[in-house]
Amino acid sequence: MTKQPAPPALDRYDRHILEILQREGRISNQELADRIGLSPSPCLRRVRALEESGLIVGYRARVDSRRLGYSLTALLHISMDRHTPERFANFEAQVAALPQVQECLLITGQEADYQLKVVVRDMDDYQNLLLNCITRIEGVSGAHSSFVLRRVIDDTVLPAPE
Amino acid sequence: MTKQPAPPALDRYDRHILEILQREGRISNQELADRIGLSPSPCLRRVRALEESGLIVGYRARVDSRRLGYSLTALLHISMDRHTPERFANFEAQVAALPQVQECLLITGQEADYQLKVVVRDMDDYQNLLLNCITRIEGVSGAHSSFVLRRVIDDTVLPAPE
DNA sequence: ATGAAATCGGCATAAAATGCCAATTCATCA
DNA sequence: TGATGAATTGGCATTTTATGCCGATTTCAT
Repeated sequence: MTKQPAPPALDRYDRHILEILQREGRISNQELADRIGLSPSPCLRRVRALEESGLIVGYRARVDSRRLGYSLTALLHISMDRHTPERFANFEAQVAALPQVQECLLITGQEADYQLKVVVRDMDDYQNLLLNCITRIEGVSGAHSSFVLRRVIDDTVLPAPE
Repeated sequence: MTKQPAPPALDRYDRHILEILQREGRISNQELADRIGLSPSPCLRRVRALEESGLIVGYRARVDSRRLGYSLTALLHISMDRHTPERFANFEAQVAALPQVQECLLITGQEADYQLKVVVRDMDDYQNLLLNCITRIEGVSGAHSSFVLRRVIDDTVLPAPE
């Protein structure tokens, strides 16, 4: 675990940059500079600094999963039989190899140990994934499925504090 | 609900473009063209087509929420007292106004109706959000909290089928 | 095989990114 | 309050990239 140097302390320009780039990740530097009220040079310098500081982790194209043919999203709560590091590490490695698994969270407060978010074509795919892949992983003692009826809020912009 | 024209049918170039842009959303068109083995012109044409077809929804900078000061992520399962459209619409509107709510899913299969993913600074913030904002929304009859101990898999790349 | 439509690569032009430097701003301390 | 140094800005020249157009090639159905 490598902690990065120092908390950079963001001013209003940086916060504005972060806000805009979270919504429009491919905006040109010139347009971005116009929006925040700086000339292109310092604007680009700031963006680079945010990237190198690790505050901006990367950029992503967002694709419409339904239009790609994945019409079913499910949340899967997984319980493990024994809570040993080996069991957990193995489960995580197995699950990471499944492309349908979009997200895997180790959680507390639920009866489950993990919550997976999986995206599949249809219920047949889901059944197959669940029975032939997930529940066969060593240590998995229980699984409970929830299906996503609608994405009310998808993935909002994190406000930069202060 | 406006359905878009026709399923474009993706070839290997399109699939390759989608895969790369999901990982490196700000890659230059020239670099992208090199990677997929096309010249810049047709490569850019394809990217534009993917954008206009709606398959690529947009681009996002990903920020490190912890480094922004949000060290606590929680999953909140919400139950509603009565399942009327008005109740649901109102709840969704209220929740959409809370910047801490990163995601809101209408779900089935759980005892809850919604799952929220919220990102806050600390437990005090969480308590405040839960007691003063969420549970006060009309129609909310129950709430159950899970806390994210670790993000095992964050947000993987959707593979383009066929 | 043949024609039409789709797609490609190359090229000229426009736009954007990048690096450098003088000028300006900001903060601190005498 | 004024001066000094550090940080940051804006402008400019240069390099890189994006964009639009067109002829050449490929694809496909007939």
